[in-house]
Amino acid sequence: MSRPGESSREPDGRRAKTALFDEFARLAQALANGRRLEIVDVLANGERTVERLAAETGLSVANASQHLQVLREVGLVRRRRDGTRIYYELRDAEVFDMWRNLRNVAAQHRAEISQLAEAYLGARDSLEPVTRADLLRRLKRGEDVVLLDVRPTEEFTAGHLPAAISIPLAELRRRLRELPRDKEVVAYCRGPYCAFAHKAVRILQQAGFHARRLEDGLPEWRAAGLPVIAMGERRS
Amino acid sequence: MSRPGESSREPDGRRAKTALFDEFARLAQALANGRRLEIVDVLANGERTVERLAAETGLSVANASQHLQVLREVGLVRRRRDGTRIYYELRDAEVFDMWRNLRNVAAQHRAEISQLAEAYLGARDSLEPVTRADLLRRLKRGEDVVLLDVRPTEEFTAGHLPAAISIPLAELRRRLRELPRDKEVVAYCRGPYCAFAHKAVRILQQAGFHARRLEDGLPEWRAAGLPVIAMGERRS
DNA sequence: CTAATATTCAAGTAATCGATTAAAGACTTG
DNA sequence: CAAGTCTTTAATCGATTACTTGAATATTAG
Repeated sequence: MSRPGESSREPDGRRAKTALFDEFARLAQALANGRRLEIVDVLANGERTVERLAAETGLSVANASQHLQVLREVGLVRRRRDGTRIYYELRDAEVFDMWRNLRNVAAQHRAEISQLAEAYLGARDSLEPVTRADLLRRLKRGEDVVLLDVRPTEEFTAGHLPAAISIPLAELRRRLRELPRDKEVVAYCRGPYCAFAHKAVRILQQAGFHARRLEDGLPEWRAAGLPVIAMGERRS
Repeated sequence: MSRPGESSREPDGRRAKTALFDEFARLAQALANGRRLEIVDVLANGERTVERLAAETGLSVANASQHLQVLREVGLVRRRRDGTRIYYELRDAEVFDMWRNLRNVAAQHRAEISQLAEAYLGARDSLEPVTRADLLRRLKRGEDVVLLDVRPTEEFTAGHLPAAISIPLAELRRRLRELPRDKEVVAYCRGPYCAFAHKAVRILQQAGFHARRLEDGLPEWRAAGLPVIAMGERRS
């Protein structure tokens, strides 16, 4: 039935199985690069043009584009054209799940990760972050909490937590007076490995505010099926 | 603050972020090999010795061992020693989730996968497979269904669906008389990319039985939190 | 046509990867 | 402790692949 040279049983089955699993491996291969994972992490917050993506990740435009092609070939991202720009976004929610899954497994089992995370995000939180469940409970009870979105304005516009106010991290220092000193301020950003909220909490605490960080960011909130508010998008 | 040669803002932050995401990428890298994914897929069904794993995947023992070290270094598997053998198993349920997530995303977005899956598992199912929900509904109603586990006996012993009977695929042809002809036979094995159940259904249908395949296997059943029956394990 | 944005190409460097073989380790048993 | 079983490690080879950069090319808008 199969070619005569093969000695083991099921030679064709073996070959077919190998090909199939190699194909699965191609998907993992596309994720097996730190720069591409950074791109995925940014895209989890919404679509981006190549240029912006390049700026946010510190890559050259050409380089970012190449990485995007790798992600696109395996179906992790898709794109749409708008005039001369091209916007990329994650293919669907499952792609984000996969990234979250990957980083959770990594964080749980690898000491290196927590060290590197600490090096990047700053010393271990002086205060425990607020969990999503916590926050929901407190909001429902009507407790005095101010939710602060410290991401760039565009991202806030594209989608934010209900009742959140927007002060991009870069403007935080000079807009401190907009925040109340008698309530707790809960800051959030793009996710657990985004530095914005960490930095914001440090600034606020130094300025004497009662501030904490939400344990993770907008993408996780959305993935949990919680409501997200978007304002009229897609500037001309 | 940071070294003088760096021109861009946040030079240390960049470096730290790069290191962090590179570390995440190492985990994906460990999954980016077809042979290692085959190993993960087998281990999802329970622990295995190196020798057995090698036999089941068609690798040399040394080669299998090397792949296992790669998986172990990133924390995807762990091992225990029993006398002269070493048993490997997946670190925890999240690892299996990740593998399932990976293969789902791959299957959804890549035409290559379905072609290769068909080449390996045989022509597209003549009958739709039975879903887990379907099966549960029918069992609850007390409908006449025979659940057939076609994996090797050891795996059945280590854990199987409630009320399932065990006939390893290799013995199926000569044990056909143990199966009833007036009930539907639902066969299952290690998962959606395991060929056993596909082959079993083909054998049974040819022999005139009313047979279908469960859409996925024991690991998915267990991951769904459904009950699994284990018989006194760990032979001396 | 020009400007703006994105992709592709070519090139170079480096690095990695995977399989095999043989030797070494670890443990058990007699 | 010597022999036997199972597993890991080291060395090697071949080949391939991966990533970045800079220049050239597409694509679209105006």
